[in-house]
Amino acid sequence: MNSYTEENYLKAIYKLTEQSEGNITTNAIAEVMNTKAASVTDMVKKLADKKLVNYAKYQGVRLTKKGEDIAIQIIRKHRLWECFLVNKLNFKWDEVHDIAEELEHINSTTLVDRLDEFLGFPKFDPHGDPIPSKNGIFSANNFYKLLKLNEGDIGKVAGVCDHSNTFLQYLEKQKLGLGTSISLTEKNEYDQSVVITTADGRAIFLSKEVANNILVAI
Amino acid sequence: MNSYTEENYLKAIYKLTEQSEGNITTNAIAEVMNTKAASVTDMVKKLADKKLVNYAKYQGVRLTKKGEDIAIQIIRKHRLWECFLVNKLNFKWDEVHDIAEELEHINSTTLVDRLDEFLGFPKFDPHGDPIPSKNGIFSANNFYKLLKLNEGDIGKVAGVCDHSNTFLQYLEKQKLGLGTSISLTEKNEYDQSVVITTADGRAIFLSKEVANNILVAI
DNA sequence: CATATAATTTAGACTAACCTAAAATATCCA
DNA sequence: TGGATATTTTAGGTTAGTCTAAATTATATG
Repeated sequence: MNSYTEENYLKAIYKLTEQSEGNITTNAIAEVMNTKAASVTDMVKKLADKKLVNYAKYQGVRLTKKGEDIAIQIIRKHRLWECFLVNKLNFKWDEVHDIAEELEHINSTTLVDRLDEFLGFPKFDPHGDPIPSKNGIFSANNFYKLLKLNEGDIGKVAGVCDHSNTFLQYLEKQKLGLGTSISLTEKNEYDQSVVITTADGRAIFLSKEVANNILVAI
Repeated sequence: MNSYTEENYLKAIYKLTEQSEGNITTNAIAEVMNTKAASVTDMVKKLADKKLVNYAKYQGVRLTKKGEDIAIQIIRKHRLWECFLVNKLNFKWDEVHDIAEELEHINSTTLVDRLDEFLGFPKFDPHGDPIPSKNGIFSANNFYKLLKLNEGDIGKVAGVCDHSNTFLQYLEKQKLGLGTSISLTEKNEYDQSVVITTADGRAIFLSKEVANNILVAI
């Protein structure tokens, strides 16, 4: 059994691994965990003792298979609970992260599997992130950054890259929720801003920054 | 904000208060918390500093209004989660306690209230225990111990006094779940055992110990 | 009512997870 | 390639919650 804190470190290391090549540095972990590098060193040693990470002094860490499996199961729980909160309890997509952060540590395989079934085995969470299956497999998707699409392309909003509340609330205000059908009507070379049109005919201007954080299924 | 551990102490003290008169002793708390008396003394001092209990050395403790309110909210969460697990995720009534013990510490008033609504504002949990409302009010019930009923009385199984898995599983085996209609057909003076008859005509023999732990709504 | 026993508290120590400051190592660049 | 700088680790300390053993207070009984 791993502590709440150990689980959070594993999850953090997993997410850093997704974003960068090579070993994960102590400072990078300290940053996302909101602690100091010295604390990370302590914890990393403990995780190494438990064979959850490979660690050599000054070389950073990498999750072992065992550590990765645990991290994936935590992500599975987090995303399933987010589905529950949004689909069953009518939370908005910008309200669920902190609660799911707590719920993800509830310890019962049966609970997770029953929840999965209750929700109809969803493949993606309310932000479009894939939900790993019971045995840790992520569904493939065909999502592309809105910024990379060409004029005339059509699709549906399928996910976000930035999960911050301010970004999610901005999309909400523009009525760009998951599943919204859009077409790319205009690309501005100069600042890379775009204009999209929704199914109900609204034209929406989006900056490069925004377009880069919206994923579209085409 | 109170820690997970502080919440468990408050809940333990609340439950002991339900069962006994006067102040709650250090040893009694140590027993239900599975710790030593010395640890309880430390925690009780902390809770007293936070004005959650009244405490005087060697005199035991009593919850303040503030402490009691927190305890009741934890019980509310515990029982609502038990309803969720049984009614929505098809857990059996003997499988939910440990999971609810974790879920009860999830910190979000909105979550609890939305869950309450999602479940249809249940008044009793899967063991027949009353669920306090948002403002801490418990529903009254008209439940009587099966042992105290008279021959010919009819009613429905509405709750249990013993919440142990062995007891719940025993009732399960006898197909005496919550809501089962029964009539008391025979009382044996000698050993206080009883015979009840279910709606579908099964006669079930129950010892004094069992009859004393079954609550019936008449 | 005095003393034996039981309950409670204090004292001092442990672990997990964190911290700061200092030491050790790695990296970068002139 | 040799400093300068940045990163990481070590050393030593803190807090929450626990423990054991000893000291204190309450209670019970002859």
